[in-house]
Amino acid sequence: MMLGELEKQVLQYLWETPEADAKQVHGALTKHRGGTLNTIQSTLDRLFKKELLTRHKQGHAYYYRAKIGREELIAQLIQEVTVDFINEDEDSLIAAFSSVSAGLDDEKLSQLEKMIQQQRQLRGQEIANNVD
Amino acid sequence: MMLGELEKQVLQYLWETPEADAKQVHGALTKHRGGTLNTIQSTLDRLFKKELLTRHKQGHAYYYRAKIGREELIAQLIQEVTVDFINEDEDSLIAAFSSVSAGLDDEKLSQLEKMIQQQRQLRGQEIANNVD
DNA sequence: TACAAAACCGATTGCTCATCGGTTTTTGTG
DNA sequence: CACAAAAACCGATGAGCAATCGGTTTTGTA
Repeated sequence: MMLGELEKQVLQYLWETPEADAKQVHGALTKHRGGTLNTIQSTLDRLFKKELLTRHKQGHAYYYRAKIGREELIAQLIQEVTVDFINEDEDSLIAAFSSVSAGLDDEKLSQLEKMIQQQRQLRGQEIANNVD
Repeated sequence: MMLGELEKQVLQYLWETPEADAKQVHGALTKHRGGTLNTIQSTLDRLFKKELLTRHKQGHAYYYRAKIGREELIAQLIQEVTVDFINEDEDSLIAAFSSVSAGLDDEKLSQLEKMIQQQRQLRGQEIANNVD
């Protein structure tokens, strides 16, 4: 999933705004960067074809919505970018997390721990004390 | 850091093999896929220019080494692919980890926890019990 | 129905990866 | 030293994708 700069910005906008048409997106993004409405339309269409947005026609215009959330997309991108370097042992994923976490401060580490606990609860049961 | 298919394969090879010249890499990779020695040379050179490999001349040939490890690279790629979606609050990185970890089994979660503990020790001191 | 707004389509530009051919440089050896 | 072989080096090509724009068709509504 290759995402261009404009595509990312449009995506960001549609995470803040539940629904919007091309004109609205154009109005919001053109503040910081040039570009015509057509460009935004193409970008929305590309995003739609990539299944990152849904859309429905209301009157004459398409109204777009983000199909997947920010975290979901990030997770997907991480998977894609790492999958080629991982065979069957996911340990390098763990190690990769480790490397990334080296850039996190202590609070973030704690959050990470909490998150893991939650993960466990969400699906888990009997692993309470077999951590060898 | 955009990495092509061949580049990834060459990188993988150089993680298994400490050092190799173009001919060696070519010999190893051409088993599964065509391509001339020239292509491998270009690829090695591109990888070198991307600072993913080091090289030194020995006799007439360059000998290449991976400059960064697999995990390091994965971490870097993750950073790159996520940075555009993260403002100053890294919480979405945490959330992204959460999403990814949803695909991990309990052992992996435990490993993740251990890894965090180690991270803490590696740099840490006074966070023993200030977790709010 | 006529008009205005939007969708749609095609072309262009710019970038990167993979690949190859041809030229220059290096090197080992007779 | 001269020469042949091997490798590096350079440039070109083709493919794929993002961004952008112009022009044409479709469509909703007054």
